[in-house]
Amino acid sequence: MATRIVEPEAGPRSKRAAILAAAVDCFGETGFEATKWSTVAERVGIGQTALYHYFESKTHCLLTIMRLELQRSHDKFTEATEGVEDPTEALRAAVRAAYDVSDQEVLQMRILHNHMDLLSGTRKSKREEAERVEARKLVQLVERNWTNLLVRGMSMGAFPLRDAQLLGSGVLGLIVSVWRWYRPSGPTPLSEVSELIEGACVRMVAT
Amino acid sequence: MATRIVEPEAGPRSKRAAILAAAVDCFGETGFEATKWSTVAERVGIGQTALYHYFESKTHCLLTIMRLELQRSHDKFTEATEGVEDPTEALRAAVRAAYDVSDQEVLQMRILHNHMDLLSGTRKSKREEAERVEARKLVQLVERNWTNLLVRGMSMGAFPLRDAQLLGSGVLGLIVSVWRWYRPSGPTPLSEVSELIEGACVRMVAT
DNA sequence: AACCTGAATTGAACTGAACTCAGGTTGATC
DNA sequence: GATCAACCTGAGTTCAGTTCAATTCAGGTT
Repeated sequence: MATRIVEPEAGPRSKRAAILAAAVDCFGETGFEATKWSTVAERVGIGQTALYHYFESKTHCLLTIMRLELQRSHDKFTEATEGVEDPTEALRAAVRAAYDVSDQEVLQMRILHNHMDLLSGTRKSKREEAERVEARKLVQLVERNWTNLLVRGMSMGAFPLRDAQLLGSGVLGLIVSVWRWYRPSGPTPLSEVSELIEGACVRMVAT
Repeated sequence: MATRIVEPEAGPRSKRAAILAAAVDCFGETGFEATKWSTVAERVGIGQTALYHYFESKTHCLLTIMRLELQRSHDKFTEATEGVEDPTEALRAAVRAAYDVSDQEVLQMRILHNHMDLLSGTRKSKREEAERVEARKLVQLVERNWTNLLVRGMSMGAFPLRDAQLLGSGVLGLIVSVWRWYRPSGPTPLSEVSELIEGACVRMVAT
């Protein structure tokens, strides 16, 4: 049912990965609107028009980055929580997993959450729309992950009963709000953020 | 010290307010990038170029909307909390105030938080940069409002001691994360959201 | 009433970045 | 070493945002 998009298998001299990496850097540092599509081409070392061999548009590239990051987040959540039966421990593990990211992934998170609104409206071109739909599915999956975690905790009596959906999006909102301001070069280390948010989440859902 | 920008005093036939209102509708519903500047002009009933009599650019208009919304938020916070000496009650009042908004203000919130990243980098044109700087100042003011509330609660023994700045941006992040998904036409009434988040915030900062 | 001023407006032209097109190059494979 | 798809390019198109010179309009002055 989770129809994962087939990644175009990379021909040996494909620059797709290099383009994605360069785009993540540019979009993450400078912002999507502010970075010229041609700058990404330059950084990869190809002409601007070559980009269109790999991506239908600048936006198609952005949506691809977003989908990949969502896939990663979802996988990480699953990996971190599976087999942890105590709900509170599962919640803690999920939060820690959310902040166990590389600098590159921080950028991807920033890009993702700065352009969530793109996922609302339908896109005109085929491949853009495919990525958008897939990304939306993943968003819902991630939301369900968190909601289910809370539902399980509530039914097991570990968390008091509340609107799990609403509380879930609250927890998720709290966690991702960090990507708005966090900078690897900033004064606050991510480990500190992780600890504080972990505690906050636990208190939020507990008594 | 808080150098509030002097609103250009409205000549009797100024369309500035009408443009702002139309822009909030368009930017809020369709998204800033997706709405054509000329559409805003149409909705107001003037030619596109007339817009430039009031705003230096499409972005200048956006930044103005953002600043106005920040000013409103700040005022509302102050009004809701001043004179409330019990920290928990002040926190509750602040959260309730944050969600005591009209449908128009929901749109403005959405616009504001979808384009926070604009406030990071400097702008080229004068008036855009003026709005940006002012908006940034207001963001810091709002953050300080929440941090101070927590600091006061901690020093009074109402909240356990924690990194107030980090926790403050957490609380704020949780509160504004709602504007990402909330729709007045949606299934969840804002009052319900307000209650759940109010409780969550209190638990987050308390024991 | 004739005149003046500045705010408000406009149509036509400009700009620049995203994108298209019609072909050319490369290199893995047979 | 011929083939063919993957890969790439320069020249040109498009289109939304923007500029500009010129015009209208409303309210006040003489």
